[in-house]
Amino acid sequence: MSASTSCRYPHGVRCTNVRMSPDLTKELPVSTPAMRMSTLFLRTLREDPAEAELPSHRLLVRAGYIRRVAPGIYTWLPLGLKVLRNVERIVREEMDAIGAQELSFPALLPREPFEATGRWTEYGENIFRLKDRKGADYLLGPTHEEMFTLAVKDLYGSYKDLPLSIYQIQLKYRDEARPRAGLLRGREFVMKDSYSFDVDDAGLQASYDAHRGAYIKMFDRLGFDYVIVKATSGAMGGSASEEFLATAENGEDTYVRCTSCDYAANVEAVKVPSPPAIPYDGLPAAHVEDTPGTPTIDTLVDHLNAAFPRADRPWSASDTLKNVLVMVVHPGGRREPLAIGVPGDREIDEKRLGAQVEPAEIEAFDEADFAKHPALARGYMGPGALGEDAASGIRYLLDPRVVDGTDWVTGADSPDRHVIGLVAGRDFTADGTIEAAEVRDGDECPSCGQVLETARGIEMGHIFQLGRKYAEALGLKVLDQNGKLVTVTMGSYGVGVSRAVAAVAEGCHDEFGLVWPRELAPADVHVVATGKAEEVFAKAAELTDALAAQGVSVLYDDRRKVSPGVKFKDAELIGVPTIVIVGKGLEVGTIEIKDRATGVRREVPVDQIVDAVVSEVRGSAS
RNA sequence: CGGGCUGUGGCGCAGCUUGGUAGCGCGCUUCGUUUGGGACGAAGAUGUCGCAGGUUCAAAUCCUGUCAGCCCGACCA
Repeated sequence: MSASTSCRYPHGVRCTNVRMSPDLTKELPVSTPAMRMSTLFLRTLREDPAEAELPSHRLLVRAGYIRRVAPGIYTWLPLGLKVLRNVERIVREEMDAIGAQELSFPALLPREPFEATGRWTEYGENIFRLKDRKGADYLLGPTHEEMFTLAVKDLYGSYKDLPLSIYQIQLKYRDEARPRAGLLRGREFVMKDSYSFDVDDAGLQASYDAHRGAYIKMFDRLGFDYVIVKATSGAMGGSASEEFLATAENGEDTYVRCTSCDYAANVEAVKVPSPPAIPYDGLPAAHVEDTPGTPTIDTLVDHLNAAFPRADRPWSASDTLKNVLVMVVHPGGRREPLAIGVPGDREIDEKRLGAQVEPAEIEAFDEADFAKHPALARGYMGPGALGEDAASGIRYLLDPRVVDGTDWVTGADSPDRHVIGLVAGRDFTADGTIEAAEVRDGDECPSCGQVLETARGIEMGHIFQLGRKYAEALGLKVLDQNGKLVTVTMGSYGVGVSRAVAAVAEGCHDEFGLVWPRELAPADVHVVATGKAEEVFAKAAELTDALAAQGVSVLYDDRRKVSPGVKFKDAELIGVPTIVIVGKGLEVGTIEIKDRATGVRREVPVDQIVDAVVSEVRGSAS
């Protein structure tokens, strides 16, 4: 092999790539040819595409970054690809910085490893499955736990090999029931996933902490507002779980944060604090009353206030205990009824409930199910009939607020009758507690007791301690210091890379278009040549070249016969952070620099323009 | 999978109620004028009206079926 190789760039420019020392490489500015609007594969749209609802989706399509190919499947056009690559670069740099090593698994995977972990069936409809010509089953990887685990098993066998963190940035495929919101929930998407491998829990914690640190740096650089919240680990199982959410009104995830301390959690992970038990000496005995036509909480409260008015205050929904039945469907298909008691002023939050019963799923308790349980008086169910030891034999779990000594109005287990003053602990007990009631603004913070507020976000990253689930399923063991086989413990860390492009766009835009953070922008500078004077284009081209020579990436609008208005609109839509306008200022020897985000513009003498732009680009790059 | 809505040129839409040989804006092509905020004029090109049946002398339009897409919900890194 010779010491130099040559390649051809698409423009036909011949370049010689001489091997050089790393130090030498560093000294040379990296010069990228400017993108010219006259030839760039781009078409901006004046009108919003009908398919897009969210600002990020609308703008990415309008500005010519992406095109939809099928539901949840998008083409990256040149500008979009630049941004995607920038996100990848940031992620890669921060992963490399903690010593994680990049590799790349296939997207097309055989069935067997997923069979071993049970996910071929557990993942269900969300897997894209296909067969090869011989009829063998394959899938397009929705995540790669199995592949990472097997790769380590394949190569490593000793505690001396650990710890290890490996990652990939790769396409994932999920056959979502309903793809939506453009890049935010696609069926094909780019994800960075990494896994840490350690011999013991202390090692896992250290790997987790390293990733957490890397994620903080990464998300700081990505340039959107985010919060780190406590989370549940979803279908993967595991503990010590945190999510990085981009704060966004349109986000799909609801989280809470404390208005006083730093507590923040996904609603699914909120632990409702139990108030202290109340002594029930001296509380009046419970009594059953006729409450005709009161199958709902509203009708019950109205009836109570009419028929049994309280002396101190009116009855309210929070005085009642609402009992709700659901059907828990276990992975094997076994159906188990479950009764949940919550204060009557709260609904069951199905996401929270779902997180509690994972990996089982929740189905509605239907007519046929009621028919099988004659002990249940629909609309008038009470603790009397519920519980594993009671008439129905149905497991009964209570909201943590229903502590011993609290008293309730609740169903008396016969039609049109309720019991008043039923005291928890004295008159009834349950089989345990469950976090299933909705979380609301103003709820008590589990950490400091102050007030919680809810907000919405987009899940951008998730880190959690996966533990030994996959290592056990796939037999990943190493020899420890004593020559004994121990099962490796794993951490799992994901970042939605393509989703980040949309999330940033969702957070960084105005009425005119996108406003990219500098590190993600498809170019450092957007040079706009206005007018038709030959000298304007000559000067703009010269400036473009000079900037490129300085390592500044330039998008140069060199289109002739396109009016200045169109060029300005396009520049604002595309959202490169610095816009340089070469035009009528030339007559007095100036060129204009405009900041896309603030709209602030200033005239700079022609002979200082390169330095001014370079310092603009470098200066605000922090 | 439930609920709602929509399929008409590259994009955004009108036309459908009351059947009569398909239209507007943007974009595209050519020529000319214009060039600091999505210019103007003239001349053009581009359509199996989602698909399949049916009714009718005649269907974008009415009927039946079907497919696809979008939105809300369910579900979900």
